[in-house]
Amino acid sequence: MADRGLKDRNDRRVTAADVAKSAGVSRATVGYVLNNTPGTRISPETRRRVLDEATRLGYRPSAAAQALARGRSKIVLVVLPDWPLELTLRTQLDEAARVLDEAGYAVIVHTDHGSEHAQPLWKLVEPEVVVGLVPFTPAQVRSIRAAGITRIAPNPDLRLDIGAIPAVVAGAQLQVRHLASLGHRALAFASPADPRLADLAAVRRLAAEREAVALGVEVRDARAVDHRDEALPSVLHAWLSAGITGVVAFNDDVAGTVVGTAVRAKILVPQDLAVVGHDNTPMASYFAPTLSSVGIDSVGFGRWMAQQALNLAEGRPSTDEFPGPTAFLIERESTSPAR
Amino acid sequence: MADRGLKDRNDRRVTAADVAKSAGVSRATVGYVLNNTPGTRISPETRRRVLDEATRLGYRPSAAAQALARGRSKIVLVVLPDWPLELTLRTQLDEAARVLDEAGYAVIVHTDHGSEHAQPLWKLVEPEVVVGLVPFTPAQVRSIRAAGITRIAPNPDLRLDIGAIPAVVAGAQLQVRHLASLGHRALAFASPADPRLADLAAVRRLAAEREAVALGVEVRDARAVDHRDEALPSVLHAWLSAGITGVVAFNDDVAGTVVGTAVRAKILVPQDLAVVGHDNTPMASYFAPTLSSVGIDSVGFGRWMAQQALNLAEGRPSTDEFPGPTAFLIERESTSPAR
DNA sequence: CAGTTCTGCTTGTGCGCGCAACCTCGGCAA
DNA sequence: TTGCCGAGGTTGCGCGCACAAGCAGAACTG
Repeated sequence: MADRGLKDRNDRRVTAADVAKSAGVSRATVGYVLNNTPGTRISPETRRRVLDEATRLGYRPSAAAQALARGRSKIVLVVLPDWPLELTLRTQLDEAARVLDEAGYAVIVHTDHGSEHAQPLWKLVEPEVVVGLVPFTPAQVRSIRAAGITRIAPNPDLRLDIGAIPAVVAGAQLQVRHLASLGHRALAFASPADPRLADLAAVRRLAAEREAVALGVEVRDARAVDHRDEALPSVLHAWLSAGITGVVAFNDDVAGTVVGTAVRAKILVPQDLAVVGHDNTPMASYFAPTLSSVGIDSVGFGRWMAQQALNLAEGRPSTDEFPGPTAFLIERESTSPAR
Repeated sequence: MADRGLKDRNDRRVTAADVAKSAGVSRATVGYVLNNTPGTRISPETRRRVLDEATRLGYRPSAAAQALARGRSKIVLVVLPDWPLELTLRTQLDEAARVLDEAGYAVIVHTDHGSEHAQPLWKLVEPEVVVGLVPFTPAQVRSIRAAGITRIAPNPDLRLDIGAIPAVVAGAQLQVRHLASLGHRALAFASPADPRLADLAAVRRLAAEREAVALGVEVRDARAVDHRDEALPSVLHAWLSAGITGVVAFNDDVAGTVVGTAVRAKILVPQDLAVVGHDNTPMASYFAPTLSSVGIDSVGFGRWMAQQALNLAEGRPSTDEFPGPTAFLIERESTSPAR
């Protein structure tokens, strides 16, 4: 009757054996009942007795023992790059977690800060699948493989280039296309100051430059902009002098920095300088002027990611293809046709 | 010599027994060497042989088996409320993870979305400690306890009120104090539209109202502001008509929404309406006008959180007190003395 | 030289569970 | 009566490790 029932009088945990003894059956029967093991035949009456006894005693299976005996853990580890978490990413993760959760997998999200003192997480939790939001570095792949995990996404054998992932670069292409279609011929690319984003920014920048070449426009400058940088106004003026009329911003935060600085420096947006952001954050729609931006179907990507993980976990064949580009441009006040 | 060495020819994992056999010692010796078990005396020569053999075979201990045998897992589970992750929170987590990592604990961060299909994470990974960034609900406490975890922070027995946590409400108090000290007598409280933040916003609002009473000023209105809401401009005008001259915003995002809308509606900020944000995001300093905001010492809080978790994990006594308020107000363009 | 202590190991057991293989017993056809 | 079958279980082993207890031999002790 003890309401706790959580612990034996000896402070030992309640095991399946305890339940078995208490229900007058064998340990195996308890396992069969509790796991609904297919291919076993247990009479309804026994089944009920076991279940009753289990709840009465407050039985809870040991995750460690289960993992050990089963050799699997029903965990999917999602590894994040060390980026400041944007809403887009967060939305994507939430959706992925939801889908995997429904399939009975627990999702552990983990940011790899590189310098781990403790064990890498994949050693500690023995996940069935490790999913990277960005392709793993060879060192990471080695470490994960060394932990005995073979199910890794994206497939490391493809030696995938991050610049080939639509979700990563489609936005930048769209940004350039948008400005080009408005008649802007000379552009600048604005990166964030946060060094953690430098690599990603470089990839997007490259994609933007490639797209510019394809469209016959020019990216005349690319640099990191920091809202704390006193020299930022002169950078903007230098852009104008260089004939630059459009700015491709890494994200809305950067776009806001540029636009905010411009407004303060009496540079007209979009008349003098058109700026397009990325991620379509809420801020883009309340900033003054409102910011044109690229929206990403993060829910869709999250779902796709979860599907990849599930395929891997259950040993199904999975396409190595990425879903089609599902980025779209939202035009607002910060961009207009070039004069 | 097999460079893989990861798997036996039979595809079985390499166990401590394999290493033992290969090194010509017993299984226990291998364990003692690899764990540096105190109180055991192994000759340097044997030690080296074991280590060599272990690396040669690519031995990796099974986390599940270790957890099972040891009865502990060296994992700290941090449970997040279901909030959109702000930079502040993220900074706090990163710091906490860093500290715990250094102590040899792996940190798993987990967002509790409520409707879990899979097992709650605390059942799946059997962490030693579960830390909530916000006090757990009774239901959560029950669930965690039911999973056999006794080390929980914040201490659930205190039945702690979230409104009593300095980190949560100190900012709101500071905001009110700031506006009051500038001579604003009638204020409005602006909450975010995201329903996930409703509870937290309510707590902050209450704290603001209490502080207002204490300072002899009045919070005349409190409502959620949504940047997609067409009626927002008229809300602001209504505020002005009601004599409201200062706005306490839940966070910088909300502050930006208010300020952006005001600017668009030809309401002067800060002359007609002073607005103070919360979190001191980068945006606050590039918005036009720049936003006064409350900064939180998130690194300090993260460190404190980690310390609490460590105390709990290692069974040390831990103070139930919170660290003193370490919020500070950054004054920028969006606030000025009342006329 | 018997007795004691210390060193450097080894053997054995238990952690809690999953699952293959095996048992028992009643029903039923030959 | 024997033989077979299927329902409803049970016994036993293995997962990989930690750790208590034991044990041989060397090194001291008196």
